[in-house]
Amino acid sequence: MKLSTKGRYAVMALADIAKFDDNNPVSLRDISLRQGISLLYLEQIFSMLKKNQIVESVRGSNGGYKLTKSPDQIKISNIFSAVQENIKTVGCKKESKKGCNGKSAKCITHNLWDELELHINEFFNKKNLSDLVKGKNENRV
Amino acid sequence: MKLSTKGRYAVMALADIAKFDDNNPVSLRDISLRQGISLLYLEQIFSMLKKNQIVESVRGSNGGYKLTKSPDQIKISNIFSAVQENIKTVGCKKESKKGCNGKSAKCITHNLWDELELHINEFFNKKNLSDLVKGKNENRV
DNA sequence: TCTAAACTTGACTATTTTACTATGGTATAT
DNA sequence: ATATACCATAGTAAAATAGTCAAGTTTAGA
Ligand code: FES
Ligand code: FES
Repeated sequence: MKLSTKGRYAVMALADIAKFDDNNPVSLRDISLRQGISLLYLEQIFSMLKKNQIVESVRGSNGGYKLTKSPDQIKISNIFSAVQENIKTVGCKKESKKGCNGKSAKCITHNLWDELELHINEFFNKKNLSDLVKGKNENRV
Repeated sequence: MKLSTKGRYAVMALADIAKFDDNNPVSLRDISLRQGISLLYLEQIFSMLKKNQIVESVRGSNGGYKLTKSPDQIKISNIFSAVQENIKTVGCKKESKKGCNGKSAKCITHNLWDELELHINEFFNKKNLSDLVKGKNENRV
């Protein structure tokens, strides 16, 4: 069970904007250099973030991206759902009545994984971007 | 971010033993049939569970596996560490001083992912096998 | 004693997912 | 003009997952 780079980079990049934004758009090139993330990969991620109104873009020279809301209004769960970093703990289709083994009932562990998913989502709902920027101390990049 | 079958099956199989065990060993064949898990895959998983003293084996005809402890003493975290279903949320090496981007300091999101890992482990430490078996009602397999 | 059930081990492989890269654009400040 | 930066789609190498295969050993019971 691991977090993929897509979600990790998305949060990292947005935290970077939140930190360096002085109301000017921040270019992906700068984020790429500061955070050490591939520029082309960032473009892909930001296309999703834009589609989901997490950021807005400014095209052309001196352009870049800005947050659409203040950092404390952007929850990790919003970011993750935008880039489709979704957590899946159950083995079955949620909507289906069938279990993960193809049988007609949900398996013996189904409820446990469901609770786990809830537990994790709780964390993502409670954390937002400003939680990351507040703690900007010397020990971080 | 998803839970892999290895961990899911391990818990499912052990819950099966906890449920059907009347002090006789339970064969992998039976578990395979009841839970719809590949027998060969189960063998692989149980080899790890045995090495870590979660189960003990009885060889030969009418053999199978038994839990080494009572279900309420077997935590999900014990099972997961046995089958190496480990959760990894950070992008960097925990022990290293370097960040996930190869830079000399931990990245801006590092603490967040670390907290997440703690939060998830808390869940696995608090749940045990008996939590699964207690709730054996008609709606489950 | 024979045999079938069941555990044991290690190597091997197909599939899927992840983590990008490549290409070829369009828009705009200077 | 032109450099900078966003935009979009397709492709691909590497890693992880989810198994399978082969060749055993052990032991209960007929
Ligand atoms: S996880 Fe939902 S039925 Fe097994
Ligand atoms: S996750 Fe640890 S440094 Fe980025």
